[in-house]
Amino acid sequence: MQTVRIYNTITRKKEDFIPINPPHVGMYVCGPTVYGEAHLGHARPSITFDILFRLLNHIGYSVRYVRNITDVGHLENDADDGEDKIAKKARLDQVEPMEIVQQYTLNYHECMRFLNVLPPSIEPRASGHIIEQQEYVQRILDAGFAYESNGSVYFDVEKYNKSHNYGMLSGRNIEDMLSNTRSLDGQDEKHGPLDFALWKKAKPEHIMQWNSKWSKGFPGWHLECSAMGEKYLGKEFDIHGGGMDLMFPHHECEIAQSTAANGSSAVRYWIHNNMITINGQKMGKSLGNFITLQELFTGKHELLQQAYDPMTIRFFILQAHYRSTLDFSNEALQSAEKGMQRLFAGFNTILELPTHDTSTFDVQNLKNACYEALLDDLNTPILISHLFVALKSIQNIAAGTLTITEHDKKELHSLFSVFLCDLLGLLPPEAKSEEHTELLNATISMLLDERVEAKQNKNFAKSDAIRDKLTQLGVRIKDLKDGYEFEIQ
RNA sequence: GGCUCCUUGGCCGAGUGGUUAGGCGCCGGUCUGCAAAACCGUUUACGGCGGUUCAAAUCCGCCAGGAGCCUCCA
Repeated sequence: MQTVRIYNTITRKKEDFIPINPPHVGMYVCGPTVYGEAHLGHARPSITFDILFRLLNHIGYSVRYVRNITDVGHLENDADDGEDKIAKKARLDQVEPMEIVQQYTLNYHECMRFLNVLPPSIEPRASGHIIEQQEYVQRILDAGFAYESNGSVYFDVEKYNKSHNYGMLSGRNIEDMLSNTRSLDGQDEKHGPLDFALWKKAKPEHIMQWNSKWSKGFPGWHLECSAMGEKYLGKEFDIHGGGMDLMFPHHECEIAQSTAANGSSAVRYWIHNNMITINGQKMGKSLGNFITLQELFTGKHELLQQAYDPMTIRFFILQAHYRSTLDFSNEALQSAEKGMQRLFAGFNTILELPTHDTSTFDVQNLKNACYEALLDDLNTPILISHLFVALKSIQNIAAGTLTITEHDKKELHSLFSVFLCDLLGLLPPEAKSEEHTELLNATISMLLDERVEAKQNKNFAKSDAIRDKLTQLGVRIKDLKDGYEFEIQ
């Protein structure tokens, strides 16, 4: 089996990926909090870990991929009177919290399907695992790393840090953090300012609350991932992923929780994708500078010059390495759109290439380079650059300056199919013609036949009028040596 | 303020010591009645200053600018 090298946040190095129980791989990725529409930022981790999921399966692993839906809103702020985000949205819209959850879960799923993100093996919800989370809290209490205070249960960070290292993932140390904590209201329940809630007592008016031995309340912010990760992947599993913004405190707390409960930090490889920025600034819900995926698909947003196909978004994201920030702009998206179209056009011409007895084009070498790129910490931009170089060769073969054997031709076609479609998960532009009736195609052909005739009669006024009108209507005309092709946009 | 990270040509974006990354754009060409599309070719680079080295975009130091996290966030 080929070896994947992956950057592990916890060691800050690229490491060979060695699973605990090959060929099985357990992978947990933090999914969305469903209290708003999926935006461009959500597409990044989904696509990044979709690539990893596809790659690991492709090279022979059997991956159980767990991606949660957070449907118990975390509190909007740390103070006692903080409101649950989902509950707040429900109150504003005057609906049940679960209606909010349902609406945005469906929206997220739909966007993921458009982006050709494979569904995970298991998609657990926090609200469906309250019991598991309560049991997890109890285990941390039993281990002595948590305390009950006024119906809530908190994790004792300072005590934990005496025997373990709180901050090992994010590279912080507790003294720095203690000297930097801001004083917030409603912290008197906590013994220390860094302590975080495992179970939180709810006020009577709080909509989402469950019975527990401590109080009627709801689980703490970081608990669901620890509880659900363990339930479906075991006490120790291979990969945990998510956005970089979750590194602290979310993932740090997860490590502390599982170490307190089980004595081990649960996760072998921590993988974090970087942010998508807009004008150099993080795109985020709380900053209000985000563009939803639906808006991108339809072009309905003041910053968008046009609608973008989901595959364009996917290609755009894959043209940057997942650990780099990626800056949004219309120009970048349009350049991605055009490049991807050329790549697929090249893919289509492979089958039509003339063959020879010998190849002057090294398919095997290309294949190795493609694998090398992807296996080296998911370097999709390098992989794509190899495909573009291959595209040039395809065109040279078509032009006769390079030759290829029948066997290599098939190899080349399968290479494009594997890397472009199966691994990068890009789908060819849809055959739009199916959406249109034959009648429409026949009608356009008739007009274009008219135009050919007009051109032959040197009636250019008429031929240009037909061309301009059809172009205006969204028919892209390609004049060929003998005849024409057209495409309905 | 603390921790982490970034600064590459018109734009996007790879690259960790020595060989053209790649895409888009621009420009030139082929094709065309003219265009468009397509194809061919071409161009500009490593924030600043110093150091290590035969050799640095790549390592080290300082400076400047920017970002993320430190409150929920992908």
